[in-house]
Amino acid sequence: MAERTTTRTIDQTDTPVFEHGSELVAGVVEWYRAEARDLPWRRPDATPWAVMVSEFMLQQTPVVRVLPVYEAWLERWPTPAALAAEPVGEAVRAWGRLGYPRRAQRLHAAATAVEEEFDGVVPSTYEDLWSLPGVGEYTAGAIASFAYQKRHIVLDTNVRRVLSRAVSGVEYPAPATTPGDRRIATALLPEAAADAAEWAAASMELGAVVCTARAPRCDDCPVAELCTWVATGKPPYDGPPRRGQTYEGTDRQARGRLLAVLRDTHGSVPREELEAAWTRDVVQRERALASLVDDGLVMVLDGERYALAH
DNA sequence: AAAGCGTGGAG
DNA sequence: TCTCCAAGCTT
Repeated sequence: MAERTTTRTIDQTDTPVFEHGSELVAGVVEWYRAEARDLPWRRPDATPWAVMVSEFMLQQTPVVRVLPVYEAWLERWPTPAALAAEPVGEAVRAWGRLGYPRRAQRLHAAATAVEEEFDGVVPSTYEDLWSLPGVGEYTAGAIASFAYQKRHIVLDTNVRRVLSRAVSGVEYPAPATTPGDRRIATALLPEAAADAAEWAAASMELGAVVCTARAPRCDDCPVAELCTWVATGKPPYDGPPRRGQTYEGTDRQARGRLLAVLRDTHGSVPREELEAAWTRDVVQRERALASLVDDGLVMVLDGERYALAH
């Protein structure tokens, strides 16, 4: 019985995605064991809930800004149940200036779901995790991997950039995860779950501190000799222009200003106080305020006063 | 599936 | 100064 041919699917070939795959993984992991930053969510005493909190906070926000908020958060809400027991507005307030306050709202909703659907225990499977509000492909893999040592590809912007350069020889990855990213990550994934989990952390760390977007420190890279991008002379990015996010004068900025007023005040705020927070465009202010209410971040108490939702 | 969603620091 | 971008998710 030719088992080899019967188990092979039509798009598989004998050509590996990357000749130096195992060396790449080994080199990055070895470097990680020596150089990893000591981050609180990586310590042995970090609970799955702590890992989950860190992952929510780290979605689009740098480590240094997350650290103090993370510590205060876990001190106040050491379990999902503790957070679920409080109004969403308290989560939004404690979120402070991390940005994208819907993440606080979704973390609260996720805590509630953990409490109600998973007996208060942060689920350990990829599928259950992905079912939680605010948990997508990346975060599900990250929590499964870091909190439970499961074997999953973990594709964040760091890992995608590392793979883009090392494997594909391209300076920047696509704006979002592609099937090609998944194929490469899957091919590189170590067989043993514990090894896969360590590789996930290590490849993220390399992207975060060495293989950075702006000024990669290739001289300090443990796998520069294996890197396709380096080997081909670091060709500059040659794709479609990547849209930069504007911020000044946007609805997002207006929402931010309005929410900051509510965050910094306990209880409710009179409408005039919100109006004073954004005077440059009345139409925009009203649209922003309405969207905050619509999103469930803000509550209208009577037509005159506003508060963080609960 | 492209666009919306905060904020602050680094180069 | 100004541009880029940082452990994405949702609709």
